[in-house]
Amino acid sequence: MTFTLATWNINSVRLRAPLVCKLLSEEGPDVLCLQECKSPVDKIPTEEFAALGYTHMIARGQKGYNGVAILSKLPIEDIGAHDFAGLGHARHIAGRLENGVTIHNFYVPAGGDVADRAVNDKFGQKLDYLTDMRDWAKDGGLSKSILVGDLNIAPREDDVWSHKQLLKVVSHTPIEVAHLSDAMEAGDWHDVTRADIPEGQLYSWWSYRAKDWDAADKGRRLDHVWATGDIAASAHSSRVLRAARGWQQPSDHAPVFATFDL
DNA sequence: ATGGTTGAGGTTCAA
Repeated sequence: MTFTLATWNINSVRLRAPLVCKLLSEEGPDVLCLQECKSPVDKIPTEEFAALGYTHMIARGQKGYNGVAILSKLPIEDIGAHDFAGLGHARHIAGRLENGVTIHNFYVPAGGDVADRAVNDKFGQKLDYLTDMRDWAKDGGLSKSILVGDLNIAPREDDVWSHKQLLKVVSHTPIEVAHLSDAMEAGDWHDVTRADIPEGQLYSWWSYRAKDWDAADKGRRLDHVWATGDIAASAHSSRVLRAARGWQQPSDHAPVFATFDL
C-alpha cells in the first residue's frame, strides 16, 4: 500500500481553511498533519474538509495559540496527547491507522528570541520539551511510527540559508541541535526527508518579514518527517511544496510531503 | 537584546 502524508504549520486553520482545501484537493495526501491551528477543536471547519473526503479528524486545541490536528481519509484512532514539559499547551496529538501505523504530530515551542535559558524562559521550555521528547522516546519502545511536525529547529548546515549567520539564532543553535539529535537517537527515529533529499539547501519556512521571500530565499527547514527504523527501511520519497508559500495570504511554512510503500 | 510582518483577540503577546 502506498501511503502519502503531509505536515504543515498552517498559522490559523480558520483563516486558512481555503488553503487547506486547496492543498487537499490538488495534492490529495491520505493524511494531513496541521500545527498552529490557533483554534479550539470545536471551531475547526471540519465539514469543509469532510466534503473533500477527509472525514476523520483528531485534534487538540486552545484559544488563540498552538493547536494540532490530523485530517485523514482513512479511519484514525485518537490514542492521546502528551503534555511534554508540563506546559499545558496543545502541542501534540497521536493517532493510529487501521494498518497499525502510529502518527505523532508535534508543534515544538519556538523558544523566544534569546538563546539563553538564564534570561529567556521560553528557550528553557523549548529545551525541556525536547528533553521530555527524548525520555518519552527512550521509554516508549517505539515501532511502526511516523513523527511529523514543526519542530522549530533546522539541524543541518544546509537546512538554513547561512549556517554562520544563524549559529546564535534560536532554531539553529548547537544546544538546540544537540537536544533534537538526542531525541532522535532515543527513539530510533530516522530523518525521512533528508534520507530522500540528502544534498543541497532545503527549507520549509520563510519569514513574513522579508520584502520578497522567494528572491531573498532566507529559509530554514523547521518542519520534519521522521520514522522508526521499520518504516524508514521501506521505500519512500519526499518533497517540499514550496509553491504553497506563494499562495494568497499564505502561511509562513510550506507543507512537507512523504510517500511510503507500506 | 534591533527591525521587519502576521494572527488572535482584544488594546498585547507569540511567532
